[in-house]
Amino acid sequence: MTVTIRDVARLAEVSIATVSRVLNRSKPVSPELEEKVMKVVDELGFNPNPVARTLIMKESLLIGVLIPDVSNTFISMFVRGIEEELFQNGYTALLCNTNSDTKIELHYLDLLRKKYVDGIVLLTSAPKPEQIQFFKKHKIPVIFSSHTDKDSRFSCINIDDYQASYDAARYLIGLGHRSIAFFCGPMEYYQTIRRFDGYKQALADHGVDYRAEWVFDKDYDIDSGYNSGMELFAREDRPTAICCVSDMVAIGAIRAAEDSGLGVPEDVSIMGFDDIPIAGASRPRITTVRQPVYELGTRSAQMLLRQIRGKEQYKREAIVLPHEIIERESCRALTT
Amino acid sequence: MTVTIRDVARLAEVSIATVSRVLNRSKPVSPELEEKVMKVVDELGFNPNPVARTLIMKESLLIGVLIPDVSNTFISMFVRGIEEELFQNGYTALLCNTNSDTKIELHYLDLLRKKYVDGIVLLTSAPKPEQIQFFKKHKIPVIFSSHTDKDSRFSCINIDDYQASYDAARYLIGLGHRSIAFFCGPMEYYQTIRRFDGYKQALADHGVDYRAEWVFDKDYDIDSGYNSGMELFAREDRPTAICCVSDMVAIGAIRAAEDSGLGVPEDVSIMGFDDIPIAGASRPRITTVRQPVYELGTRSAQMLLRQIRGKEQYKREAIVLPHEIIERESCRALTT
DNA sequence: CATGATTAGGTAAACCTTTTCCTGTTTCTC
DNA sequence: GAGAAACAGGAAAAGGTTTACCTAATCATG
Repeated sequence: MTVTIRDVARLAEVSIATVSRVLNRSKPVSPELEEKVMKVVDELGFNPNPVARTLIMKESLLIGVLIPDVSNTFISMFVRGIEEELFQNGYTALLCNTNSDTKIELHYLDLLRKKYVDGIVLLTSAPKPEQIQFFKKHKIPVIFSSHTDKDSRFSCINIDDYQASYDAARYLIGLGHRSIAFFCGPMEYYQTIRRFDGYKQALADHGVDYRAEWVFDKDYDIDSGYNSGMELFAREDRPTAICCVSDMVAIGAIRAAEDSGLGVPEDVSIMGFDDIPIAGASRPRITTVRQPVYELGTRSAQMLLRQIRGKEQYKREAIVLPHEIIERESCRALTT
Repeated sequence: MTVTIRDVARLAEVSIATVSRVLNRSKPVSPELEEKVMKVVDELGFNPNPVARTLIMKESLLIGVLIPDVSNTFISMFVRGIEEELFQNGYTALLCNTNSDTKIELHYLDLLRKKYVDGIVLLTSAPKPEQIQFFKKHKIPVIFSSHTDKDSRFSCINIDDYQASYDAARYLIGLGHRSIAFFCGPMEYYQTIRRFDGYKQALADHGVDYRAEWVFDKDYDIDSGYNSGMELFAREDRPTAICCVSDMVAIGAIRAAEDSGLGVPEDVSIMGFDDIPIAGASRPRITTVRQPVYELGTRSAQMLLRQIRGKEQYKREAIVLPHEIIERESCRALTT
């Protein structure tokens, strides 16, 4: 049925070793034999069985991609970046949605290892001891894409969440805002914490009061933004601006503002985060902190590939990609 | 380093065949030996190497997922549905972005086959002869999720694009609109054609004029909707409503309307398609045709799994999931 | 009690490669 | 021209499993 190296060897009247050598250029073969082999290879349309290859070489051309949830636009753009780069290099992505559940993450990690994936890109809510443990034990190349694990031995890539959030808050302060709420994600998330810290520091550095009752830690999606917004806008004492942890949250918050009879940015300025495509097309266009998410993906893959190819002499890399404030329409200057 | 079946056999003082039998229950083994084997398995934490297993059994617990582009929200939700179902059943998804490029599709198809994937979910812009050829040649279980290939032998799942588009147009007609534009995708896409046909038929059935200059075939994204909108709204002769081929196109079109000084739905009614989360949160909330996309994903996976397990006696299935018009704010009744 | 059927468990082939090790020939060097 | 070195190419092992095939023992049946 399927044509094997054996068939090629037989028809080309050489040993299977020679066929393998021709195909992999692993050892010189005389021009005559090489030609003979290649002719038969072409005729039969022979392709080495990658599974057999994996078994012996312990490399699968497979990369595990662990993410909380592809259906999140930000993440799916990230994945797209990874996949693009992998495809260019002959690798394929094994997609694993974890919901940031440690149990599932570990389950997948183990599965990936057994499938001999050549490397793993890990996007997780927080660095977890079990994961660190796993990668210390099994020397599988890995890129952490969620957090800068400063004292860790593993490579990582991300933006400076702290600074980005700091910049967002400072931007609002620069616009004259002195009462700024923060719609963030769950506090167990590393990113949430970093961004929260940046926000608080920006307030502190500029003499703006921090108010705990203006911090809402729900999730990164539209509904969370909406619910936080409805809750906040129902109060007498409202801030003039809101820093959101994602564009989706911002969209929900804007929606809530409208449903509460408030205009954006006239009555409240709302700041997003991520800069997903919708941010530039929604009404109002969302002022946001842009993350180079696609590039985050491609670069992750590049780093991982470097690590896989470099093997022993590969040195840990920690890359921080620049963020950028994109001024649009959802935030206005306060003219008091 | 890694513990193999050989190690287990040696420590349990049985043959490797017996170990395999205990683990796979492929042949009865006496209780004493079974216990002995299981004890060693637990002690060593032995896990059969799935690659070796794949090589011999020609099954990998891997499913290829071919899609145009994950970063499209609709698609990423679909993928999520698939992955969820696969995970429940111990399978993992191999993600392949094709950009609907036949070359890349074929490349991936061949790659997946060589990796012994147990099945493939195929989301493509149109059924292509090369694909049909491929699946006729290699008997790999497959679910076509893009089109109802009526006379084909392959299973498929989707909504009724024709009817859905028909219903959308009719809905607008029911609202009193008599001049309805159509913002669709490339005409090589099967879905585009189906929906275009539905739109035209609805017009015809209700005595509404069809105007070729009101059909814009660009793409499924925001920019396409925006560009089509800007082009259309610049004209003197404008329709009172637009049927869009996706919510993203609708968002772009709404944006264009605003940038052209037109209100939605006061001046133009704009209808979406898909009902992605953003549709219910944007301004105005988008009236749209809901596709049960997540379910499309889970059901695809279920069908595929059935096919994989059923093997020979599996019968082709063609499932059509219901669509639904979700009335929101972007379309208004015309009171003449 | 003898014969045939059933059963547990072992041996080794098979899956399809890559690569080590070996052999026989050619080339180089003094 | 002899010995060493270099080289091409083949045989076979290795990678880790499953399973076909075989053997020996147990069981049932007439």
